[in-house]
Amino acid sequence: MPTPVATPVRRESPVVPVQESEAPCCVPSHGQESLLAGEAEALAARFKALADPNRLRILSIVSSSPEAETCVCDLSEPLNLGQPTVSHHLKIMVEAGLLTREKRGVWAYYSLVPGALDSLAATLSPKASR
Amino acid sequence: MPTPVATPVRRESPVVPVQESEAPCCVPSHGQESLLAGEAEALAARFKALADPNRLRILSIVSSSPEAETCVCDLSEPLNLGQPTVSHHLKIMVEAGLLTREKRGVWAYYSLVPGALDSLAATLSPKASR
DNA sequence: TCGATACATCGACACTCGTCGATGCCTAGC
DNA sequence: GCTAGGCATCGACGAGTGTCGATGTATCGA
Repeated sequence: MPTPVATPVRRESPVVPVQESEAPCCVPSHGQESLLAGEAEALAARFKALADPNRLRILSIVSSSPEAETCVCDLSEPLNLGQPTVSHHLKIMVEAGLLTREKRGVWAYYSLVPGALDSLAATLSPKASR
Repeated sequence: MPTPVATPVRRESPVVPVQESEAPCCVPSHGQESLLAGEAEALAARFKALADPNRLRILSIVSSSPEAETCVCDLSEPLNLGQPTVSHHLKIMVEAGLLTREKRGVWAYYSLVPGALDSLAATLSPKASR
């Protein structure tokens, strides 16, 4: 049984707080080091909302629009996507907590959730992002 | 496809620089506002590497390990995943430029690419992260 | 009241992704 | 050389995802 690295020392913990995690190597530590499964899943769900080029472009368009809000029809054209597809992407991002929907008359305006992206960024690099 | 590994990142404008995009509503602006399709795809690819709970946990374990490096066998157990699956996830993150692989003897040690997560975080929230 | 418009939802399809067992490669030790 | 062990790769399978056309819903104007 080899034991390569095994120096119990911890720094801060990028990528989200962690608990314990210093099994020598190939030892059934088994416990809940690292992210708790539930937390990892919640985080992954939010990153999944960012894991699509068209959704990133939607975020880009929304955040750069005059009042930081955009209606569906503004997105369909530049993205070369059908209206149902755009609605689908928007719904995903609303459910991920990245966008909010406000219906005014016939139009639905989408805008960024303040701090949503920041908090995700903080998860990636807790201290700062230069 | 070439290997990304620490791609350049831009800051400024939230979610990445954008140009103009203020058509009244439902006007064929058509141009390339927003992210360029290629950039959006590259970014999405990196977020996709984060869009899985097990990969997030791998990052967590790696970053919290003594020397910020871990071998495959350290991951298979706590994640309850088979060794091929862990290797698969690691490969994805290496190709995304998040991890680096260093083989020493029989073992393969994975460690975080310095600044990789920070640059991704900066893409989300250019100025700071809380 | 009726038609037009903006958007959401539904059903379907092709494609990708996460996972596994089986197998191959490479290094260390005998 | 030969064997053992750690890891990568391959092939396959089920589940999930992005996209679309068709249809439903709600609001506004005539």
